[in-house]
Amino acid sequence: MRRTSEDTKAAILAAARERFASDGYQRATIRAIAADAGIDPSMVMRYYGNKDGLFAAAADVDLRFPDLAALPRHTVGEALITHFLDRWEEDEGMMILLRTGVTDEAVAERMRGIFAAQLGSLTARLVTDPAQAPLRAGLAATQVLGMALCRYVLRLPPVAGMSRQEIIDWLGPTLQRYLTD
Amino acid sequence: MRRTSEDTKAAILAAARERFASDGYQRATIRAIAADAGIDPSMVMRYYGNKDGLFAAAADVDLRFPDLAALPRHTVGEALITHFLDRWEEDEGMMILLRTGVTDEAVAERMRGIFAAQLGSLTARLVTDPAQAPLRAGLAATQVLGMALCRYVLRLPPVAGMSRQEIIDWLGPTLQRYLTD
DNA sequence: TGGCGATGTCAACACGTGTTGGCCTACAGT
DNA sequence: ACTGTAGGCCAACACGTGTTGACATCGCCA
Repeated sequence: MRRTSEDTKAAILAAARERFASDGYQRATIRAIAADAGIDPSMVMRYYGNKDGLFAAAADVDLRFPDLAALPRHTVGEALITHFLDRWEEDEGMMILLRTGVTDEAVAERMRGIFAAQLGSLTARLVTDPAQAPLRAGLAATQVLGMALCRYVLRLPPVAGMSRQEIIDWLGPTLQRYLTD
Repeated sequence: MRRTSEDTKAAILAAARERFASDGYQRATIRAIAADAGIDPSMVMRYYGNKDGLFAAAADVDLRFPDLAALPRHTVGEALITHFLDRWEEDEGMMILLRTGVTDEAVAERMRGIFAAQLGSLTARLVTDPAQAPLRAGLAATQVLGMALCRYVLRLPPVAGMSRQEIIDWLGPTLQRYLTD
């Protein structure tokens, strides 16, 4: 056989992630994804059931936060933004979530879950007053997602043009304050 | 005649703004908008030409920033976030821009223009080193748009649940630093 | 060699969309 | 009372979409 089914599945998934990331859910068509993967649209249905199934597979993303509580306390802000920038640039799933979560309530719900679980549990171990943990996690989320929005999605020139180090220097203290002050 | 054409135009526009704000561009259908306005879809075409024309009319939005340079210098951060929250809650156009700009490049370009012109010119009069004005405006945009994203679009529970005063108290200093430090 | 399952293609269906043109209806002016 | 016109409706078109089922092809195994 020319290709194993796993290869094709992977090719479809890769094409899907690219399309979903750049076009969002609605404008990413099964036909376009199949064309990118070099196969017939019906193969997508065979392997992923339907468009929703394909999207679910493409949007399976993990923030992969390290344990900030293990770091020197005064460096957590910097560590958080550094990790987040890394994560954003290596994983198209981030873009998919943001692009689609804004118009699709189901994806928004998923993002709420992800941020509550991952950022929330992380701040819980960091914050002195545990009752404040969700609030502080939320504040950090606004700054960190706002940066992603302006830099990677909207591409506002001054933000897109900032160097990685500039971002860390400016946002690090902000996050530090949100998390530990 | 029962209705003047201006009335109908206004009814269509109001329905369109609501739909575009809650559904984005693609999922807001002409048929749904027309149904909300209580008229036939073809009337929309008569008055606005096509869907793009209707959207252009619905997405005509102005940030209406006051002149922060006229305020006491140490209060500009607080003033900025206060004004932005007001603006967001009274004008559906904000939601329209954010919901659609994320997937539509033309709208993103429009947002770049709006923020560069309005936030940019505002900070230019505020900042000591004029070369830093765009950077500082961009930083402020990340925090302010990130808040809008998390509170009004994604509705992350801890952020959506914050009181107006809490937001001002937390984000005011951040914006103050971005703009004037 | 013959058959079988896996991989892939093709054409088509059903549906919702933006958009169009023709028709109707009720009021204002004469 | 008659007519013109502005406001409104209806049915339909052309198109792109997700999705389906029947058919083809290739390589392994008995």
